[in-house]
Amino acid sequence: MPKLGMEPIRKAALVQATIHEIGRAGSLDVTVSQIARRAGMSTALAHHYFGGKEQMFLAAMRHVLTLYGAEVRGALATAEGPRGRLLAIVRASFSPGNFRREVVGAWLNFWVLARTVPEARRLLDVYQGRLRSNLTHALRPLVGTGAGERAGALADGVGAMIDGVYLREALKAGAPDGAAAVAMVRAYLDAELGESGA
Amino acid sequence: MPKLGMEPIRKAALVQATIHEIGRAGSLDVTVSQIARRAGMSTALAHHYFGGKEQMFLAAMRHVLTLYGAEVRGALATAEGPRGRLLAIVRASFSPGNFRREVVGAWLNFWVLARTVPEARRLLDVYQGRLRSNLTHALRPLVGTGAGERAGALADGVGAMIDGVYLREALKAGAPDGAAAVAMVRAYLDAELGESGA
DNA sequence: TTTTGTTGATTGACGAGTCAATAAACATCA
DNA sequence: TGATGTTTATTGACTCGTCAATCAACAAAA
Repeated sequence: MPKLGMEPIRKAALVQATIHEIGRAGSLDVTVSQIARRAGMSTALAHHYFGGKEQMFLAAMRHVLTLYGAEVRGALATAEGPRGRLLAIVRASFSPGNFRREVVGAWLNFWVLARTVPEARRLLDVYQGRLRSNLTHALRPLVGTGAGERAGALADGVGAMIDGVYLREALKAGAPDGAAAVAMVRAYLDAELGESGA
Repeated sequence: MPKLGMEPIRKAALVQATIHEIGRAGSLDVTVSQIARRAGMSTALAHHYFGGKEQMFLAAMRHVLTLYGAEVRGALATAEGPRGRLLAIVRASFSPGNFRREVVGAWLNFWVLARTVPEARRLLDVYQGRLRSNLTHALRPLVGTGAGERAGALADGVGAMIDGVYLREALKAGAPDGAAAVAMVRAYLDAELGESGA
């Protein structure tokens, strides 16, 4: 039954399965065999396409980051004004998709992994860099005409706040509340920028 | 050579060793045998005293939280005024001890664990509850005489900010900078409360 | 002689990664 | 067109290692 051109299909299936299994287990303690079974193939095939477990994890992380990046870009595209762009980034960060079990599991374990696996750290740096750049860009017109430093420093603050709020919302018992998360970051922004604008 | 009263000594050694090994591995992927070896005893003895691996982890987490709690309490004891107490809590949260490799490892993996192990979640709730209570208490005199809600909401914000800043500082390449972390939270507080007082 | 401390050896299970083998699609050329 | 060779897809079975947990046995203190 070997149809040709299976590679991308199988890889995609394995990425999906990896994310799903991480969410189910809550940790990276997931066997290749579990992943392969969920993706509907043998472990040997999984190894054939990815070469090893770690590379499956990394591909899964890359996928999560890609989705997130697309979400932010989409929200940014229709946002109006600097404040609108700021809000768009925050909203995208707390979208329902980011609070799905599997995605939360991916993020938490991603942080753990980033401490020891260089490629994971690289991915994390890319994510943080992009976020910082987006935030700085949106903030620049909003901070006083004073020092140029301020937008960057504020972006760091907002970035940390986003991570912190996400962490807490993701860990708390019960369903996560994206709107509350947005409100929390928004309050921070209002305090720092004054409440002019929408 | 069986001396009596070994139990507390061995347990303490195992807790230390567990924390250390988690830091070394960067994850919970640590074998009982590694822990036991570092603690200078056989795996069988480790099992004898703790019954299983998970219980060693939990004891280790409990220990980390105990140290942190003591640090906060100590800092609070000598703090002056509401603003001083606030700062004391923040400083304790970013003390050098909390940025040691092992402790960072413990926290990161603790968050992962809290999603699936009830006892870990309980511990996390205790930590967050205590932090919130401490912050609320220190904030109450500082927020306007208006609604009583505000101190609690602000405490949540500060709590999230602390977690977020800690996460980023812990994950970034290079040595973590506790002072910068404190400054970041302080800026948030200043924005929310106005900059009166020390 | 009962309790406490201690370990070497063992068990039973599981998991990552490899390999040899099979089968279908495709390519080439006589 | 048919024969032959090549690449891609796919798996079952296996290797080699590891690990948590248990047990039987020994030592010393009370």
